[in-house]
Amino acid sequence: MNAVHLLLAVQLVKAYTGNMGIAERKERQRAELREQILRVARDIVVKEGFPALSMRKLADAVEYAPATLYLHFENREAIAKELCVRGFQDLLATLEPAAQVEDPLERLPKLAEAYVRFGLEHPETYRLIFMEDPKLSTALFGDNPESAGPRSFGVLVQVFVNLLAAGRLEAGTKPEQLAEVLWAGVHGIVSLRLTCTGFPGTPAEELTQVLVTTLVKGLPGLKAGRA
Amino acid sequence: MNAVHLLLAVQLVKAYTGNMGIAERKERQRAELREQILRVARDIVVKEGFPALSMRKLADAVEYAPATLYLHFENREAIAKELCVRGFQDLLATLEPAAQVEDPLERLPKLAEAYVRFGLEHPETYRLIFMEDPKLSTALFGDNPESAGPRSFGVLVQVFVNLLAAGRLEAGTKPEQLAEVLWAGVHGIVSLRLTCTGFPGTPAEELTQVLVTTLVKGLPGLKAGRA
DNA sequence: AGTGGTTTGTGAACACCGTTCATGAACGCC
DNA sequence: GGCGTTCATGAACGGTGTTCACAAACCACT
Repeated sequence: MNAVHLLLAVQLVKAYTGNMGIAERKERQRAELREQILRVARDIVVKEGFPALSMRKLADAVEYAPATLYLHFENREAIAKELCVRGFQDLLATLEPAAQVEDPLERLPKLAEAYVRFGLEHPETYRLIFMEDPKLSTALFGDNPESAGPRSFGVLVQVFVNLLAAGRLEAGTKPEQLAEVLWAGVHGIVSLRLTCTGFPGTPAEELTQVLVTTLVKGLPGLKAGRA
Repeated sequence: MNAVHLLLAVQLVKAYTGNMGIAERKERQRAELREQILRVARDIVVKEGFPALSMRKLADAVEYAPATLYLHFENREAIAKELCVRGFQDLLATLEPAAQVEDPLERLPKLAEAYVRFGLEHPETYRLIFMEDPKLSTALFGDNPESAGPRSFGVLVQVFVNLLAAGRLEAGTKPEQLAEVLWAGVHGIVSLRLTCTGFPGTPAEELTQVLVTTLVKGLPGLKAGRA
């Protein structure tokens, strides 16, 4: 915060003296380098996984000394956090089209499919967000409710809110609980695929479909009584 | 394998010469030290998490030089793998009582509850098995089908096999798929709890119940038609 | 009892890692 | 041109996993 305030103060002074072009350029360059660092870091993570992202390798890739990175980020974790935030925004963006579907019962499978697809298409990003460091994942939900984390969860909740509002669900049903169950299901499918790569199992897309239809309709043709 | 063969050869020779007490003691001591290393390693992992398990700290704790550890394990990962195997055996043991329940529809919630309980009661063990290194998790399922990994999954499959055999499920239903969905669900619940610690949500036990009843009966009071 | 060979243990080193800090260079302002 | 701020860095610190030459302990055999 100190640095930001200082920069703002400098800008204001420059504006007052009628000479702010240089300060603007400097801040722009600073922001550009920060962005470049994040771009390269993302590339490394996507290609080799988060554990392979070392400050020295990253510094080499952006052609600066390792110490320079610390002028733009507090530490390695701060870089990871930023990548997490952006990764989660990508996930939310992937969910967005499916979230537009009007009928909640049609929306549900589309959302699940989109979620799982994102996880499988961006495994290292997904791992970074949900499976690397609890500190990273926790941070994505702890802060303001307008960030991608809570908003994504909200998209899931909305499905059941809509169903409930339309009188299509039993009164008293808690939409958040069902959303959490759904989330656990799709997250489970993705994360098991990403970790137990050797496990045979059915294709993730098919499994997602089975998950959704079972959650909606229950076990196929179930006879409750004893056999 | 070489070392083992050598030891066997030595034992045989000793037996032939009528003097195998010493070789026995040596092997026993060797196995004891190996076991002690694993015990201490487990303690560290359970208390401080797998990332905190360093070879030097472990060597200090067992009062040997770091290099000595490499006489008993190929590397750090080999220790982790062994801890994984044993952790999974514990998980299977936790599932065992629930697996004994005769009625599959009663068994299902018990299994789910036991699974989730294990994950929450042994978070670092669960993390080690399923969330640290893909190589570790993969190894647990890749090898022989009698290991704890496939056997645990088999316990889940059995629920649906029994239902199907009793004619209580629609013919053509694939038990493995349903088991996988169930597994994804409970794993999702546990792993989200362990990573997104900040997320509020309903208690895991309640959520597990909702998951199971929804999977069995479908969405409560669902009206399929448009509102 | 002494000797030789095997097993067991280790200190030191290598190549990394994240991070810090004093030093130096570049830059914009006066 | 001189000065103060900003930017960049080399070198260092303490940590990591791992290897390897070397030493010590041990057991078997003469």
